[in-house]
Amino acid sequence: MREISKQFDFKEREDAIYKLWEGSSFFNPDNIKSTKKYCNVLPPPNANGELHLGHASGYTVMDIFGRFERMQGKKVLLLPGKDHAGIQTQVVFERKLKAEQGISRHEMGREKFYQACYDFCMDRSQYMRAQEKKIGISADWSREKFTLDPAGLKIALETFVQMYKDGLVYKGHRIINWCSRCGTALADVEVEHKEQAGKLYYIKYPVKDSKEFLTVATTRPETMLGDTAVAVNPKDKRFLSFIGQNLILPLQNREIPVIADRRIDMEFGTGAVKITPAHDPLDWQIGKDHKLEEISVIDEKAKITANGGEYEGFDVLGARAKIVVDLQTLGFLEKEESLANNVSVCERCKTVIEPLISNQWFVKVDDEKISLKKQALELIKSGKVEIYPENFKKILIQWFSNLQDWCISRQIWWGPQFPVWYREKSKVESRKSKVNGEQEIYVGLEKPKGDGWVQDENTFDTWFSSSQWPYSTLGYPNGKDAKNFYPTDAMITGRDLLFFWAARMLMMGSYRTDKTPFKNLYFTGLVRDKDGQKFSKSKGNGIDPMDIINKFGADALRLSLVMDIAPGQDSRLSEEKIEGFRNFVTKLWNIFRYCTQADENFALVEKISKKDLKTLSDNWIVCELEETTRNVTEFMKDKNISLAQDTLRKFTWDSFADWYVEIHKLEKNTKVLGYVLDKILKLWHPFTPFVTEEIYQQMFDGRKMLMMAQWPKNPKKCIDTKVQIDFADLQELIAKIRNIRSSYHIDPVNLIEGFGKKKIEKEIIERLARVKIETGKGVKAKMIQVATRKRALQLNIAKSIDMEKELISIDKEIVNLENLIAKNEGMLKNKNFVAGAPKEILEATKTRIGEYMDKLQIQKELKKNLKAI
RNA sequence: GGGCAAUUAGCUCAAUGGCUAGAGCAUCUCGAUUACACCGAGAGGGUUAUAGGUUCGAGUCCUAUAUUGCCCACCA
Repeated sequence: MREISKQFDFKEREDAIYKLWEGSSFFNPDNIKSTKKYCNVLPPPNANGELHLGHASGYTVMDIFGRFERMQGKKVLLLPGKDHAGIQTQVVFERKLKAEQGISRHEMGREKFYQACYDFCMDRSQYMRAQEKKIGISADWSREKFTLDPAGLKIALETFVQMYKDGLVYKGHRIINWCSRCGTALADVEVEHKEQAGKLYYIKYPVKDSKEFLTVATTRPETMLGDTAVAVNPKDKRFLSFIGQNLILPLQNREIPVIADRRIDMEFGTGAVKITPAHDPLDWQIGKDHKLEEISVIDEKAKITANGGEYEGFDVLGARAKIVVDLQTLGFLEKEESLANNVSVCERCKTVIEPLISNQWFVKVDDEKISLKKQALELIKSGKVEIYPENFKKILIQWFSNLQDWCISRQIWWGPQFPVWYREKSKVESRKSKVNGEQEIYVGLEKPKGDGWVQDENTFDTWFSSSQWPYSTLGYPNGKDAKNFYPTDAMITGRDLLFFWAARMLMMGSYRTDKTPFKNLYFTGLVRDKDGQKFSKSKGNGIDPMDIINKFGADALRLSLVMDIAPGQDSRLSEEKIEGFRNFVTKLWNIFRYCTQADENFALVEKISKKDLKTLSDNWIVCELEETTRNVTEFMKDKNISLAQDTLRKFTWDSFADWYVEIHKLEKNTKVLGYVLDKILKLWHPFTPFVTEEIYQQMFDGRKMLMMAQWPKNPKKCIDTKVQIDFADLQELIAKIRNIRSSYHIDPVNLIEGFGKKKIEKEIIERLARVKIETGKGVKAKMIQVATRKRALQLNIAKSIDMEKELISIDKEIVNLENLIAKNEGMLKNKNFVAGAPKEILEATKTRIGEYMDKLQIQKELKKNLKAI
């Protein structure tokens, strides 16, 4: 007999098992013979750090579905990759440069910086790849991609060129979000809003040729340097006489008009708003509509420009302080009020955003001819993409409906440059080139022929390329993978990337390929700590998934990340929880250990026939197995991992380990044991691939691989209700005896002698309830009766019975049953119920009443007998 | 300001409109039993946030309310 340790030695075995899978080459779908396919292009993590629990959680879900589909006999492609993650990587790498070499990127120079950043990403990718393997993900590493790989990048840039031709991208002088630290424009979605205690300043603007003032309220007095109007609501009676008059802008001594605009809130501040078109998004809109001048007074370093007169060179906060003092000195400051207001900050570095006017590239999301947002909405509304959880549909629909043009140009160095070239108009003219003001512009993948062309220095928003990930990785349109696997089957991503990524993949996929990029869109929630806090480095509450794997094993980690969890809902993770799942893995291991020790001929059994089922227990466990298989398969198809696992766990631990295995010690039907374990291993494999594969390897001495085994067939007609009811009756009897044992504190040495009726599973009851049964008849003194619908015993317990206690408990049960019967009979008396309820429910109700009646009868008899003693 | 969720046992969470609302952890009691003490047996613990409604039937659907969390937004 082989020696098997008491626990699965995951530390020793996980890497070896992974190598076995990898070496089998079945991660690569080309090596699987099948006509059915499943493809999940995995979301690329940012290649600038390490894996965190969020990644681990997503990967676990992806791998569970991937393995499930592979066991359905499909060619499964899980395509891994990494994202260059533009701004984030640049921020991380700049910090690293500063810390390690004490230099800035400017000191390094653009080209050198780019190369160093690239090397850094490659290094991190390698590290992260090793971590991904630790989690057990069955991805095809031979196809691994990086967003800057030339082939994929070419596809992404082609899309840009095509969009340019279609008029869906344009370069425009518009107000954008500017991060002065990163030195780049940002998309709206990359801006975070934080509530902050601020001040509202009331400033008096004198009316020209008058002694009157118009008071405006602002949180940013420094922007007044660029004011070109004051606006009031046309319905606001207080200001009717001011409209059309001119004001003298304090400090700048410029004349500015009072204009009327519906968008002004009469309730807020004084009802009069200073308009700074160059530094506020709404003001910019109003400025456009009223054809106001745009005066930039804040530059890209967040300093006051020459337009700011004597304040030139001050930073924003410095200028604000000085302006407030100056206004006060000159008597223009009416008052200050405290105010909680929203401050916009850079999503990546948390620097305050300066809205300013800049020349940037934009994606037109709602063009008349080709509306990207309408196309995406169509995918969602038509159900071409199924969304899990379903309510995220609503969120997406609402977001798309309000979507503004998307700024895609960044002034950072790390990322692909725009495929756009300019040259002075005076030089040679080309037919292909469009003339744009003083410059010629050429948009195309290659630098045009001729001299003097200079490439646009802008780099792409990282989401521009990653939003094309599902097809750029597959070599769209002509690549073999694109033809085989596109549209992909699944996209599984964190709900925090809903807008950044998921929404944009729908837009870009629909535009470029005319298809949905994926048929199913599944969101995971955030993993939080046991107190519900977000994991973060600054809080120091981070859990490294690798530490967990070392301590509890990858299977335990996987279970703890997906069990008891609903899609899109945040979840909490604690060590205690993981420990619980580690215990389950040990349980699974020990079931295997028992099997091999119980019978030296033990083997996993693929199929059995009815003849092999000898006893009630055999029939019952196979019945349960079939029901479990059917339910688990259905749950998996519904993408309900949590319920699938819950169902499986109940079957494995409660039904199989606690009942069937115990009974097997007596009945020894090893064939059934081998049959059920075989199925348990297969059903668990997607969730806990390591331990199940290890058991399978040991059972087959390496001749077969569980990863490639067939998922157990979903039986059509699988439930034998009679068997299930009968076994449940036996369980009930045993439970009742156990209950008595517990309440009378009967020592296990002091077995209860029971006098049983015939046809009772004597040995099973003796073993599981720890009683000694003598078949006989007659009720003796001190006897207590236990009975179920089908079985009855009299127990001759050593201690005297607490009559009162027994009677109370029986009476309680009688009342309970009577209530239930009354309730169910009430239902049957209700004409509406009889007319309205489906047949099965009606039948079930009737059956239930019968059961309750039987039980009631038993209780009444017990009571009678008890009193007779 | 708008939207989305959540609210179920001490804690973390399940539950297809239909069986006496279930698990795990924690608590209490018992147990060295020829797989597992990372185990087994038993027990206690619930007005499913509140108030209405729809329905033969509601934890589940609808409407309010409360609390919490998240997202979006141009309150200067």
